[in-house]
Amino acid sequence: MKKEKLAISSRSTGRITLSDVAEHAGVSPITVSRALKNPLQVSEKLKEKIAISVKVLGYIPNHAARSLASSESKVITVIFPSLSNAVFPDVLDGLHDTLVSAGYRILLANTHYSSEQEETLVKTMLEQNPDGIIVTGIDQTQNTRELLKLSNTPVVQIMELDQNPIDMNVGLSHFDASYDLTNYLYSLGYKKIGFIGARMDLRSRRRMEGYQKSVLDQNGNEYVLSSLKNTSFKQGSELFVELISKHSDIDAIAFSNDDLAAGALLEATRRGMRIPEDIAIAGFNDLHFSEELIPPLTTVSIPRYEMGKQAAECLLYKIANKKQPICNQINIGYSIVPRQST
Amino acid sequence: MKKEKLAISSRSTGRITLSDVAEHAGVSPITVSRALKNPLQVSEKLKEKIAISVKVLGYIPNHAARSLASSESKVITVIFPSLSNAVFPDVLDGLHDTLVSAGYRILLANTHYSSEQEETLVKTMLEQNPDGIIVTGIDQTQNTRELLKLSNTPVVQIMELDQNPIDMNVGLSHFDASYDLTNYLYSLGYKKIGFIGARMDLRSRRRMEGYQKSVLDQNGNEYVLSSLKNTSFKQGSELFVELISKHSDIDAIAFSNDDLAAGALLEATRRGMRIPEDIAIAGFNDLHFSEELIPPLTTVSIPRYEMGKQAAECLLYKIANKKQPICNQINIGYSIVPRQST
DNA sequence: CTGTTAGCGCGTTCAC
DNA sequence: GTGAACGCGCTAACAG
Repeated sequence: MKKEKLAISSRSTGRITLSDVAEHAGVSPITVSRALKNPLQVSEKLKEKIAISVKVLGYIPNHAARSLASSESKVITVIFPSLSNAVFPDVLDGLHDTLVSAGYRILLANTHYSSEQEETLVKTMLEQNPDGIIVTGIDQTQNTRELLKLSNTPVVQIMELDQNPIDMNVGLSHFDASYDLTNYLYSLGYKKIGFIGARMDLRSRRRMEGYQKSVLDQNGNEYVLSSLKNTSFKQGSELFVELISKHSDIDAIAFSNDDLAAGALLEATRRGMRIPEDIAIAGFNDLHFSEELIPPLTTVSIPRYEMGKQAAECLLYKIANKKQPICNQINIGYSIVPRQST
Repeated sequence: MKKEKLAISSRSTGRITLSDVAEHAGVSPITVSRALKNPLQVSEKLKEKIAISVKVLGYIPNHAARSLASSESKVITVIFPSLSNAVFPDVLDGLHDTLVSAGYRILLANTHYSSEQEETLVKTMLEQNPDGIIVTGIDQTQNTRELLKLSNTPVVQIMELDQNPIDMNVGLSHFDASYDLTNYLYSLGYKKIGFIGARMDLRSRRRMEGYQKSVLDQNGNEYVLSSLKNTSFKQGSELFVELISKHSDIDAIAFSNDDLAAGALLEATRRGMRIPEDIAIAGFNDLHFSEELIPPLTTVSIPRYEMGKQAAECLLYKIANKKQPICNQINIGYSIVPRQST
């Protein structure tokens, strides 16, 4: 076990390097490099020798050096507003599964729903020289958009559809989805339909606008209540109480999110209201629990895992084929899920 | 706008480098480096000049180069089993907030509850030369443990308490928590207490064992049902039906997770059973919705965000003070939350 | 407070 | 199929 023979350089980290492996195997460093990255270019004999040396020495490639020499980082940056919102973990799963099996790593950051934090994060993340970037939504600051464009890194905006994408875009129209849902409620015979939203990020606002458009189309009245707090069961229950005490004749409510809807549904039950006879309730996102509520919740389903997967695939395709992206924009769609709460 | 004057080297990536900034500002590269990293060592005059050049040229530091030269990556690797389980996003938030404000980035990976995948991921992640590593649980393979130890990187195992931690450890005893909860149920007068678990990772198993110990202490009978599927409302409802049809005289059930408990609670309600009169239900984790259920769910609360935060702080401390860690092991504790479902 | 020198570990380029 | 030389962009070490 000859070891500590180096210490010649004051800067050496002591970690086993490619050269150490090369020396051990009696070949040149570049051969080791090739054995690891382009095995076809190296003879079987040497590959075996090298494989043994790698094992014996416990060699671990240094990613920074590789990245510096090849200007490929094998890192994809993913920027989400938050993970508490159950929507994102599912999207992330889709991204993760696709990217990891293609040999990429995910650098994750949360903006906490702040465009300013997003800008800072994008700046920091760009230092990593990521091979690709995923950002959430389409309301990046002008600065962020420019940074991203100048960086020349493939970018996918997810969740929404951008009229003028930074680069690539995989999402759906939250306006249309909510418009359709509200129309569906009208078609069921409800007359006074309310809307309750929380957090009111751009996607929630679009959902509200879709609702408003539908109300307008039907010559109905708007009953809107929104809060800037995060969505939660509790928040849904509170807003629900507030809205029905103001407008006791409302017969249906669309919520910007299943969390809110579920909270309201439980609150209504607690108060002895019958659903949907006394009040109909609809959500958005089709979270895992929504089908299990009593009664099961009418909502809008969006293909979250699939969206992550497709976004990852777009990125991988563009990385591989520097030229044309396979997609500029993918509308991943949505579907209204009618259940017994309406 | 003098620009394209380089192109001397065939390998240049075209990105603005430190040297470009130095030249533009009329100083040496190292001064720019210092202006950015150790501003105190540089005079105000030069700092201003440099700041301007950075802006004008749109300089973005190259992280790989920095990391290679300084052997500091400013990257923390976080390895979770999954994010679908609502427990982890909260822990991740605690980690994220603490680490990002300290200038670190998070490289995230999911094992999908597989120790083999974990081993592969740890290997890959080690290539990044992370400044620290967070892993979930204590059931790493022997290989993983050795890799981690050899890497000489600060490691924190979270969620559970390890008798013999790899390095540092922030968690709690799931056995004790479940034992206490079951004792609490007995103290309420329930006689035939069942346990339902899903996924049955090590933490779920410990919870089951805590339950079993309590049953033994009370000379009671065990009524255990478990499945390897993931936890969900639906899974909870299914297992619940299975258990009560086998043992119709059970008067209380402890679940390994709030998701399962909530599903069962809803199923019981659907069947017209009164909770807790006909059947008492208790969960684990105190997820956000648990308090809002009808009736509110008795459960065990664990400080998830706090656990993430403390794990991050341990890591940061050890990174800063190469010697002694501030903590070897932190028991973050838990608390029984009595509500109306029992 | 500022600069010079050298090298972090690997992969590209070009030669054999 | 294999190797030598050099450079990727930055900072540690040591001047001055």
